[in-house]
Amino acid sequence: MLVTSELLKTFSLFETLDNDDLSYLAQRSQIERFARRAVILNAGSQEEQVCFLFEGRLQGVDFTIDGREVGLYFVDPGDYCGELSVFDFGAQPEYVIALNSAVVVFIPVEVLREVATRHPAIMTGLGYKLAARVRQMTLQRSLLALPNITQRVCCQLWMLVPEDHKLSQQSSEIKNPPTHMEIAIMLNVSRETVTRVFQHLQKQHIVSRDGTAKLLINDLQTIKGVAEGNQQL
Amino acid sequence: MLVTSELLKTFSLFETLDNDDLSYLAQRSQIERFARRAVILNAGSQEEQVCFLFEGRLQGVDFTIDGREVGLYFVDPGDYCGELSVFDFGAQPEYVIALNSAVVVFIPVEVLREVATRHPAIMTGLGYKLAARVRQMTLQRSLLALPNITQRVCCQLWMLVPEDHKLSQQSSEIKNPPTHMEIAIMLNVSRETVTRVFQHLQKQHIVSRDGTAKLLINDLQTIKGVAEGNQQL
DNA sequence: CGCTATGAGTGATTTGAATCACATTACATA
DNA sequence: TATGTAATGTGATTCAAATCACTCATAGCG
Repeated sequence: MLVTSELLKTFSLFETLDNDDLSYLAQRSQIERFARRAVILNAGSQEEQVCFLFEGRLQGVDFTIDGREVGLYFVDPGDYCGELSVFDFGAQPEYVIALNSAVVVFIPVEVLREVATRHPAIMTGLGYKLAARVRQMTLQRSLLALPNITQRVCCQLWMLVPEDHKLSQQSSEIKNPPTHMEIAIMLNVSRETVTRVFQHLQKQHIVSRDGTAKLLINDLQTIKGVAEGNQQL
Repeated sequence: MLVTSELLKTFSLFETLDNDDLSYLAQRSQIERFARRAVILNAGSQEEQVCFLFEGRLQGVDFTIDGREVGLYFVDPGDYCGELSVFDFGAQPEYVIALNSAVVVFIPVEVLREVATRHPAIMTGLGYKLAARVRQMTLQRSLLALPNITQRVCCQLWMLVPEDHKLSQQSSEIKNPPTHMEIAIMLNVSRETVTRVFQHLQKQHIVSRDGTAKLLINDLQTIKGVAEGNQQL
């Protein structure tokens, strides 16, 4: 499949680029579909590619010395990952895995770096993203210090709710929700514990399942309340 | 106290700057001494200053919604913090606190940004640092997933050992070591648990105290071995 | 020099999540 | 539609760290 300028234009990082540069990038990029569970970026290797997500959901994961899985972040469509090497020429520190069938665009890091050199706005955008990543990791780290596991799960759910639903909506849904295991490794808890929390939330009709691909949040306010510690369950 | 070009030159970020730029920076900077426990950067506020550490040790800390302290990172002399706003103009996400009497140089963020615009090497250096920060946070996150607390503490100790002692030396020391509490919040464990691990390490003469300001690591290899999971205690 | 505060050390007790060991359900596809 | 696999659900048990409630040590300071 071919990468088109139009496709690249859907990524906000490139919204300031003119058509020449877009097609320059497009010609040097590659689009690929990955199956659920596929490894998209490998830890430790010089990946030399930045990965732009068009469809699906990815998860950055690491492993402890003793082989335990660690969830680092989720990647949603429109976002990208593997951009560290643009800045420090280093190896990819963590694995990135497709949580479900995903379509990604790979842009070679030296091409991106070159375009960024010509366009300060791109460099600024990459810097902005990196800063956002640090902020996001800081937030996720604070989450892990919460002694109450239900609160931790609700925080994570809240973070998965689309931004435009967080205000004003009283219900929402999470498309392609992570499995209990995938949530568990983000929160440093066991898979069973996540299941038990979900049981609890479902019994109180705060959330409900709609097949595998959708998680309905029936009571956004309660999720928010618990996440912020203003409410117990 | 006055900031001199010579002082700024000690920071590797500025090693490529000529004297004119150094004194330009120096004139607009401020040097300050802080007592132990002093707050150097405030969370939530537009600090508008990047903080370069000359002497002492700092800790980035955050708080959970329920007021629990969270340790994010340590800052050693020659390093700096509060640089996120250079990239995204946002507020400082976490507190930075002096763990002991510390001397820091404050450079206003707009001055640094301006100099970085003129000198790509500075911008590159800042990007490099940000990338390093992400890598460091990823590592610290993996640490938290270790089920064995002794291993977690040894990992943290290992990270505090000066780089040039990690190879070839069989013993080392950590100057101005963090208190048990400060280590505890980095590792998501209670202060008492850290104390008990230290008791254990001291009984086996793997580490020992030399006053408040120095922690001797008598057996670096064991610390490394436990940290990497090749050795139990 | 004693006073105070902070950090460190320690035992007893509680607790809540991990682990284990399954059963059940849902889904993909042969 | 049957079959295999991944995901979820659940109870029983274990266990290790949190918590509590202290004491002790040390440093800084008036």
